[in-house]
Amino acid sequence: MKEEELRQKSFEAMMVEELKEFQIKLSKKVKLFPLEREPGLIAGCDVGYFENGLAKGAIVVMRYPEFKIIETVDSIEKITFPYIPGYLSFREAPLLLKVFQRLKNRPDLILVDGQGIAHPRKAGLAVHLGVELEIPTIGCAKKPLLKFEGELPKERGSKLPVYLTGELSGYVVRTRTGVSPLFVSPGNLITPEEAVEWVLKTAVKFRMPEPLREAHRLSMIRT
DNA sequence: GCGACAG
DNA sequence: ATCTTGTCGC
Repeated sequence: MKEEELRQKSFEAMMVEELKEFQIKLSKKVKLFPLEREPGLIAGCDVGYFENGLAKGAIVVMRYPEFKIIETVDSIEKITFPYIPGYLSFREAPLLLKVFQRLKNRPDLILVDGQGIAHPRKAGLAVHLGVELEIPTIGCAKKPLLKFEGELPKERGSKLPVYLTGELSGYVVRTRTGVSPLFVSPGNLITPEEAVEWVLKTAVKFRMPEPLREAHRLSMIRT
């Protein structure tokens, strides 16, 4: 391993210890309360990566249940914080929060491409955004961060609970029959069951919920 | 110590 | 995330 890489590794190890404390404090601010109202405006957000450390944060707001896009905002910027498993929010949240500031509409619910409380310290990207914005958020990841047990039936709608030290943190959810499941957990201001409910209500045609699909598509376009 | 590890 | 070929199915 090169000199520079070793130096980078030790730098990360130092930062991680402080960021871990931040995550623990953040997780204590999470409120797993039921939604206060039926979401009429649902947003999806994602970050796409390009060369030279450039990344594009994209947010798409849709009207439910028509799934009509009423607003989109995005921004391309250079991201320097590295990807460290368990610390994704420190890489993506700053950019997404900045893009959120330019949103004219205030979503009733935000779907996030990443984990919610189904995280080693209950501090996934959806938690970070949800606590910061004080808007209900759902973590909707394509891969798990926590271990789970059991066999998930192949039918759409089937789910398995995911626990962290005995506490329910989220669910593995099949949004389409025969496709790989999503890992759903609350970010803030929503219950685990409602998180699953709204992921299934918005994933009507594909594996990913419509708002997330659109945000992902937008984030991939380099303009 | 070893393996696992969102995007 | 990105790289990377063929293949299965609507």
